[in-house]
Amino acid sequence: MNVRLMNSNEKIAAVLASTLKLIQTNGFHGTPMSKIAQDSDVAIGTIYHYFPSKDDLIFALFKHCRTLLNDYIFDGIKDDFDYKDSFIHIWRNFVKFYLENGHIFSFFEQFFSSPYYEKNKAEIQEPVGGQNKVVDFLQEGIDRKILKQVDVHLLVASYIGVALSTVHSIKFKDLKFSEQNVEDLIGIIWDGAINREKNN
Amino acid sequence: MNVRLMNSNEKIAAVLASTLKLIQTNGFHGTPMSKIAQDSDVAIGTIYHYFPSKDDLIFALFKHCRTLLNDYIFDGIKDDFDYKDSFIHIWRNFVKFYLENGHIFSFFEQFFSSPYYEKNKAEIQEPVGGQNKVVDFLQEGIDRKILKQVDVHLLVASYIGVALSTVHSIKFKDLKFSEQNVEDLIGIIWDGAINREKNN
DNA sequence: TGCAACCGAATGAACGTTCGATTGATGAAT
DNA sequence: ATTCATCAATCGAACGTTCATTCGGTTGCA
Repeated sequence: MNVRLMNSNEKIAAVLASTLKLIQTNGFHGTPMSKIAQDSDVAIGTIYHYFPSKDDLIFALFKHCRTLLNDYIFDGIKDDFDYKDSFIHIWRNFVKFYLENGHIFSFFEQFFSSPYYEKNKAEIQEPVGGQNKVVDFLQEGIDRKILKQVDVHLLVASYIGVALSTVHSIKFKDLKFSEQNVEDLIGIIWDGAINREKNN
Repeated sequence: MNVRLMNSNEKIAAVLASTLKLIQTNGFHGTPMSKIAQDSDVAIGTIYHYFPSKDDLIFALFKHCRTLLNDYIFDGIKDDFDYKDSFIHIWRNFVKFYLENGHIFSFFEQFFSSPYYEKNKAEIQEPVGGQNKVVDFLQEGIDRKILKQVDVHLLVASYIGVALSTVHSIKFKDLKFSEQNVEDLIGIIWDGAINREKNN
């Protein structure tokens, strides 16, 4: 796919937007190319002009959404934030992003649990991806002895796992979204993550 | 579906087993009835004799797997366990179950992120399901002031979210499965969950 | 004039489901 | 003891639909 065209062309944007929208409601395989064409007002032939196959379209959509997420979660980190402030800010952004972009959350949930993801894992894991920025951030906390002295991937799993599970619960009505609840959750993951030898 | 027949008939068991197996590799929609019939050595017509549709088959498989999970995670809880022991034991069982039954984990991930789940949510949420046993167990910890005084669903989201995220990471090789890592993870979620006013 | 962008009817494969036929076990009737 | 009727269990070819993809053609810019 030609990235320049994808960005400059409204048709491509419309196709991606429609695909995202339709997948939330109808799922991966309940979203035929014909409906994408119809919803986006772009002819099937034109879609195939830009995306060699439906898989390529899904893949491009994934990369597009991942970029949005990565740009979002590290946004607004001030230089004068101490580590804990950043820890909280990033986590909050993470949850906020998914709540504000429910269609992306749905898409990611489906994408990551599909065998499609498993097949393309190698290509998906970027050397400088957003997930890795989270890894780097948490590793910094470990190195500075602020966080527990454990394998960073355990902290990543906890940090992200709680966020995803929270969004899922909110989406499916187990959980009410309120400022109090978000603060309580942050209390839970912060207390879990910090190095209790060094902090209160 | 007739439960008595499902349990007594080897064909039904074979169909469910094949479906589970094929879904892990090929996914929900990459598993046609024809392949299930072929793999399980049961004729398509016979499958439709027991399951009115493919959706019903998937649904029955879901209920079957959920029963297996629920039976597993609360197994081995001794009466002389104190609350923390039980908290850890159940969490450990949760992770162990999914690691030992990777095909069920795959199936659940796909099932819960599919629009299919969203459609049937009402029917899926049992009054006395296993997820609710976890809710009850964590609520007990709140009532006894052992856990944080927060909405129980926040603790459920954390408890389960970390477990799922952990299994996912192990499955996709970010994380090595070792006793040390499991102990560190338990440290993280326990520290996160406990009421720090009352505990050390 | 050339070439990329664009179009959508047509194609062929794959899928969920149906249905008419066959088997075999059960038990009532003779 | 034998026959027969019944019906659930079994089977898989066939049906109709849906879908991803193709392709021959048109448009419009450079």
